[in-house]
Amino acid sequence: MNIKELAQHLDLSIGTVSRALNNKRDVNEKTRKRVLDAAVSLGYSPNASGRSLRRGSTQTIAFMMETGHSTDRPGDNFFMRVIDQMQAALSEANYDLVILPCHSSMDPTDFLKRVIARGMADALVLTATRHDDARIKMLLESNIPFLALGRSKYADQHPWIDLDFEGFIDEAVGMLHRLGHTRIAATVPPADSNIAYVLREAYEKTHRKLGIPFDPELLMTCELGEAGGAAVTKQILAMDDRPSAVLLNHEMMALGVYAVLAEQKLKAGPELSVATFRRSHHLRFLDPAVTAFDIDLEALGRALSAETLRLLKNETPQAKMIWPAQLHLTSSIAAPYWTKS
Amino acid sequence: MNIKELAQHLDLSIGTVSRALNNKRDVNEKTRKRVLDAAVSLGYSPNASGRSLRRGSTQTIAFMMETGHSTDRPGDNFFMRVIDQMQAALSEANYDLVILPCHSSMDPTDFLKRVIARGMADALVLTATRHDDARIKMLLESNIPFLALGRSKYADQHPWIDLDFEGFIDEAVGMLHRLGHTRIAATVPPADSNIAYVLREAYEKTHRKLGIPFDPELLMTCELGEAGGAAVTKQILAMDDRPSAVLLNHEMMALGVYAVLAEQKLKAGPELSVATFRRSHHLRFLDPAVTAFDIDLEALGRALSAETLRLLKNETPQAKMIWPAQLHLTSSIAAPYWTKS
DNA sequence: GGCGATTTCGTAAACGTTTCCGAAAATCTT
DNA sequence: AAGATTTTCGGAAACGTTTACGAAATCGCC
Repeated sequence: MNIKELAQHLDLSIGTVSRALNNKRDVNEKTRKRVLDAAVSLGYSPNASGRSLRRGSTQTIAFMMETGHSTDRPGDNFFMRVIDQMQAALSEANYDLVILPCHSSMDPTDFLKRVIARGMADALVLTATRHDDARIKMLLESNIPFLALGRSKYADQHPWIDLDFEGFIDEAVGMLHRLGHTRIAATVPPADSNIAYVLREAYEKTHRKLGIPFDPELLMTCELGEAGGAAVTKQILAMDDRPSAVLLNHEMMALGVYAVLAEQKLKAGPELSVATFRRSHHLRFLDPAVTAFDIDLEALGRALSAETLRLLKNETPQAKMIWPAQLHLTSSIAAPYWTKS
Repeated sequence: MNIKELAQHLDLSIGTVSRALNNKRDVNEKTRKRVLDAAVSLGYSPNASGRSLRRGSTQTIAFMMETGHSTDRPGDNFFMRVIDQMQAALSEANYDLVILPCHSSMDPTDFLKRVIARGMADALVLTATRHDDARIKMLLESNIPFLALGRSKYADQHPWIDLDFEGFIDEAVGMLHRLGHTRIAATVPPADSNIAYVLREAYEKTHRKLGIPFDPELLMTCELGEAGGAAVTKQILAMDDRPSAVLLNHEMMALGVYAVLAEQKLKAGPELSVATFRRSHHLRFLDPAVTAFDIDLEALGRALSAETLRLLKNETPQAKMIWPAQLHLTSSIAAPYWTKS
């Protein structure tokens, strides 16, 4: 069923049918209704290739996702929650959202180059940004609109939305400092992700601001998930001058932390204050509930799609937005045990 | 950069350039080399819309993924591991893999209808099949090739690959039975998924086969993830005639099970034997290690892509394949405590 | 060197749309 | 009622490819 058949069925020219479907004004309202009715009853949808060839745009947004080991992160899938809302919002604006998985064996920059050359999308959404991100460097020289979920060293040159890691570190360290903590560990993801960069910067800056001695040993690189949390906790408990608090950049680490503490008959709180970045309902059975920062992922998805649509309309200024996180304080943070004695 | 510019740059006709790029035979090898070299050096990739309009095929496989609450499952993302390998394999065959997210607010069948009408892909891969799956019913009446990751009541009419839930139930129940267990609980996911259907069938069949009394109360519907595991364990521990073993259909439940057992100063083993379907390295810090079935997700991804390519070549017969799972036995399964007394 | 067979290339049509342009029909104006 | 305006529609070109077809060039053979 193409537009030609539809036109023949209606005894109209294909030009008129097309204008009727696209809400152009030089078509009689009665015939427009006839056309629209026939289109739905015959299940007609314009062929994507034909349309985009003629229009020069695909009405498609591509969400690039690097798969492979880095994706094998435990926890509810962060991206899926975001994508869910993006798809809903974009489809209302008559855009399609497609996720393009990029296998770890191929160069992400080449992958994107091909996507652009083939004209597969009108705009791109990037994730898992590095501090020095070759993809972004390349995209800045192309002229396809793109939006990054995450910053980079080129952050002032492109639109982005990023989570408030600074706020997390700042608020958590500030609160712990007021409670009397002086040695606060913080986990940092491995590799060259921009998140690691931001966390390090924020950690050092906050310490300087509050006048807490900065010990680089307390910035502990560790993998995500329960296993990472378990490993880092064992490491902490074995330290000579052991920290009295730990900040987790990934929520599922809390499971590992609590598990290792339980082995030692310990609980989060005075023995070791624990806070994690993103609150997740998968942690709701932990006792005590863990101090965490709430992030509205659904709203984030909507913001991303709204910004993408703005980008396509060439509206300025471009977003450079820190997405807020809200603190939920619990007894997993407490004054260090020695103050109680 | 389109084929016209490329042809002008080479002082050739676009027809010759196209034939050179597509490995047609009536083109001189020297000019073919010239063309290919120029294409890579100028970064030319044929426009997807133009090509698929002319060819009538998009060289694209669509992987449909329903997002929303059901996707908000904890654990490493099952699909991402599979997709990772699919993308790698398909790209070698010069196919693109795109993931189409479908928001929970829209009807999946209508969503697919539109995808087909617009000609967005040459073949579809379905996931999260229901027993009575309206999408499959519709697709059977269309003529687009599709492959289901999961069975349905229409399983004999379409190609599918599914995990070996029957083997899981059969082996686990069999082994527990030999150890002396007579009341074995098994979790079943909520909603109308075909997995729930298969698990129930297998559970009942195995019990009948072994002559163990079948108690429907032991088929416990519960949500995925740690929380589901915690809830079901509390439920089990509170039962009058409490089961001595529990089979988990989702690996991350084990975390909740172990956590609740630890609260009662219990461990998996004699007090409650625990086995879970899919082994995950996110569970590797559990003590004792949990009995689980290993599934090679990477190979599964490759099998899915291979089968999809077969489908496109119209090769028969179509796959109807139970994907094997391999048992890893640990001390989380033991003879029930009363036999030790 | 001439003729047929083969190799190599250019031309043009086609895929399904959208959109520009002009013609026909309807409506309005005086 | 006739001219001017507006509304409504059909025709045709264009988007970037691929491919069928035929023409030109090269080759082989006597």
